Amino acid sequence: MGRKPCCSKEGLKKGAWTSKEDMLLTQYIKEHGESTGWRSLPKKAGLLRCGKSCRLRWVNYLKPGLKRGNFTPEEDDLIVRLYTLLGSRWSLIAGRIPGRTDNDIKNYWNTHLLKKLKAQGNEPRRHKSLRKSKEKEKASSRNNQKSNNKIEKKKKEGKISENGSNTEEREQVAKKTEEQQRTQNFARVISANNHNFTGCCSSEVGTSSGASSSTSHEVNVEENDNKIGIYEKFHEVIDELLLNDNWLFQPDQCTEFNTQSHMMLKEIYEEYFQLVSENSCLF
DNA sequence: AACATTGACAACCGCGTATTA
DNA sequence: GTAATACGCGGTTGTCAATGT
Repeated sequence: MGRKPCCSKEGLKKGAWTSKEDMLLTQYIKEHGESTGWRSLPKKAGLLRCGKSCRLRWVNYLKPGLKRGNFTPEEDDLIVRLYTLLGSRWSLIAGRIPGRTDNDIKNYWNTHLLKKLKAQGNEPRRHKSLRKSKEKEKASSRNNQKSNNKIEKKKKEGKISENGSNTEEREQVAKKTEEQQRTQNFARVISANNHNFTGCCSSEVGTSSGASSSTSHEVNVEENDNKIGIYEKFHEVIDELLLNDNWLFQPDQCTEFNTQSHMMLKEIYEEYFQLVSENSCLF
């Protein structure tokens, strides 16, 4: 299926925004809110811009409460750790850092942090391609959908009850419970480790050259293939968890640092350190 | 002073997904 | 169920100021 452009490009302005345009956009959104639909907004606000462009300008520049520049060392550290965990999921990372936008963090990463880390010999691990991950996710989603459709069909046909008394449905529930149990066990295991978290980024630990003196789990991963395997496996598990559900991050509920999620992040890293140092694979 | 290069960041583009008709 | 539409995201490009030659 072909796709139409988001808006007609005819006669629309591109490039840098003027202060007058900023004022018009800000004024309109202050009066009507953000939820009136970006597509129709430019016309209503008297702007010769594409709706997408308006959204971007508002979200990344005009929205109240945004911080500009001057990233603190704490923010640097958090960005590095989140990148190591999540890869280039900038919106997810931005969701964990109040006042920062995905674009802002992405630019800062590309122009400052990456160079800084490379200079220190701490270039972070490259993540799986987001596209590949999404394809996998899509396949999984299709399977789930098929499965759900089957159940719905049977329910409609009266072959199974709404409360799950049918064997097939019970199996489904049992399977789901088992998955939940695994996730809970995983969380329990990492909660059981109560090391001091020093705030160093994992890439410092994950490479031989950049070991930080601040961590109590300094391990040379490159010296041991098995450890590398654990390292990769660990990240695969994290990737899977992040793709499968939102148990770790809930950006919508996060206006400040979400302590619980932050603790979870910390705990995951502690588990990783433990795995590498013990040289045993639990997954 | 003139030109080239680099750095920083704003903005654009194309794609995937969610929603609506 | 399907097509059309709108939105949001990540990757990339464009622009301009600062710096170097």
